[in-house]
Amino acid sequence: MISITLPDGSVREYDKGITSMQIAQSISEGLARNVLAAEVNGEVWDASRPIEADSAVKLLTWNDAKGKATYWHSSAHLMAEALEALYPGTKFGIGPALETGFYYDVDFGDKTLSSDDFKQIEDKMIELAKTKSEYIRKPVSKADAIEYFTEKGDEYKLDLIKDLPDGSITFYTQGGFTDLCRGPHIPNTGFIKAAKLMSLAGAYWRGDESRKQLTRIYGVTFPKASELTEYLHVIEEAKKRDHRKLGKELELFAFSEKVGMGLPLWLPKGTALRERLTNFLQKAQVKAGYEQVITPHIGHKNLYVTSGHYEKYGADSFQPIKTPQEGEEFFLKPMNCPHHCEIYKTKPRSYKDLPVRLAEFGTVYRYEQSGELHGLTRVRGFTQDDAHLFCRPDQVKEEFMKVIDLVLYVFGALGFEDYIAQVSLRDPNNKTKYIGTDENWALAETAIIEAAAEKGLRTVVETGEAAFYGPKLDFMVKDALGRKWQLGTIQVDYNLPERFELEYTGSDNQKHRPVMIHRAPFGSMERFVAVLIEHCAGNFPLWLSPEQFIILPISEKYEDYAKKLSDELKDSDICGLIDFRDEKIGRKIRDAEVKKIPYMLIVGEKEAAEGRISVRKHGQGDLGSMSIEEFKQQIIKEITV
RNA sequence: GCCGACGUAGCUCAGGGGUAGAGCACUUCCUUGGUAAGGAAGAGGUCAUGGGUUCAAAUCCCAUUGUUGGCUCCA
Repeated sequence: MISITLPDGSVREYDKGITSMQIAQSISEGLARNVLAAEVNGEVWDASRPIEADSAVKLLTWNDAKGKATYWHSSAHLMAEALEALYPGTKFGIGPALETGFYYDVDFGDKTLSSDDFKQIEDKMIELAKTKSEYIRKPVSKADAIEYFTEKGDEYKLDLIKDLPDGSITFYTQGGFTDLCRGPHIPNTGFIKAAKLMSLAGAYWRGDESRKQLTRIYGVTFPKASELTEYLHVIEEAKKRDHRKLGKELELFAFSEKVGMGLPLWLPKGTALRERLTNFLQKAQVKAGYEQVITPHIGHKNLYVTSGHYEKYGADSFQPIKTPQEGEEFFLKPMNCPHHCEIYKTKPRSYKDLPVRLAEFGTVYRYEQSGELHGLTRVRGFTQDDAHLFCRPDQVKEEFMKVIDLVLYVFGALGFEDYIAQVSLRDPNNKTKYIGTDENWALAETAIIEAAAEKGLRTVVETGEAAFYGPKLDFMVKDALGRKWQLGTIQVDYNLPERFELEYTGSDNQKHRPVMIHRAPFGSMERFVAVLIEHCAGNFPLWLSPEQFIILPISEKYEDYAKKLSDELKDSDICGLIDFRDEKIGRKIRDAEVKKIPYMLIVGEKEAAEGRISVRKHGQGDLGSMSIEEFKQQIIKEITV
């Protein structure tokens, strides 16, 4: 007998060699029907795999992320089976599960697949799924594995096997399809009821440009057809929120082929929005002890030679700006820190002066690879809400906490709740990649971890993801389509103080090196606005709305009253416009709703006579009549939440 | 940067070797209307750019450019 510990802490006794599926059956028949796999001592296993010793077992269903991952990985095998049936001779690379769905990299030889073929493949998958073929695990020797795929002529699998140690290789077979696979898999294909192929893309074998390009087929499957329908609906909704679409519709920003790719043009409404964000943060920063600075858009080559960026990025940047002076070169600034270091150096600093906090909404230019550009989230010219904190090593933690407070304040004010903080640490096995002393790294890394913990952040720790110059804490959010973006960032830097020979005089009257912290709560105005647009689907909070109200006169007879009203609101710093068009009120309302203007103020005979307004709120409808004063109060209340 | 798809009116898109199409937006006129589209007329396009094939190219081919889905990269 062996003891099986379940997640609720209960312990049950079973015969040696029991499977997770049998355990599930012993609990309830309903559970057994839903078990996809099981986590045995922290490792995901097939539900049919015998357990030989005392273990902790967690049964995985569709409700577990790991259950879903197993399900989608098995779906990739099912798709491969369908592809092999439809296109004999297809060779297979790898087919992992994704956060949602899966892909398989395949080589069709001369055949090119198009999305027109998707339906046929989906149908074949469902046809094969209905056979309820079990996924059968079989350990094989390396020699046998090589023999099998040599005979099959699949060089990709052979390439994979080459790197695997003998004795750890397993095959999985379902129906007529056998694949090299570590597993685990769901019990049988019958769990897959709905399949949809999403897109095609080229992907190099093992991500290596010099190797052959395979066709990557993305797909998603579900245990119920209704879930697929729902998923597709969610995708449609997400597309409606895409900041590129809304940015155009709401006239926030634009791109021009003539100006150049990745160089956004901020239209008047987008600029209004962005400036409100800027003012908001600037105010918070002044309160937090920051000093605002301004530095030029270009810098002398020597500045970047000193900072080290010239050597590292010079060749891949925008190329130097020449001057009539022979040999003189300037660069568009790719970052603000070198300039700020020079500001720090404008006078001697005492330990009593630290921390020095220099903030700048600094526009920087980076030559991002053309294929990487994406709406406002990835551009070549953007403005960082940058600041550099120069502090003593013993101040790092406190400064970090303050920056986290600022970031949380910003996120809170804008309604971002779904984000995670990623702590990026040094790879302890490869310290030569990094600069700075062990002592300082230890100090900074514990400072970040402690600060994040004390602030109660939901964090993931990534070892080896630190920058070469210091550890960092990044705030990540997801966009409407589930793509992850880094917004705010806080980075410790030992490199630049060294390179710029920054100093302060300590209480011991000796020269010391300050630590630098880079931080940007928004990250960049461009990316932040993009994510904000998607986050609120273009329905900005009132205080950010480019147009807070629109006055809709019932007919032209009330235009004078509308103008008077507009002036009065503008005097109270509430901004908006008047719809003077010769249209009926229904039409004006509809257009204002489509433009997502928060308040519609309807004025006609009644309102003009009584000196009141009829207020309609975007997305909510008629709020009834109120005095101008009442409306102003309501607006002010809403803005100062 | 690499691979694929796409680029037709301000916007969303249809069409497709032989006078360039729709809806919305725009202009003018009628209408002065009370909570999500009033009516009529009009204007608007080197069909991304440059080459090639053809009697004839927006349409087929090539290159360039931009957008886009991925890959790779990211101070």
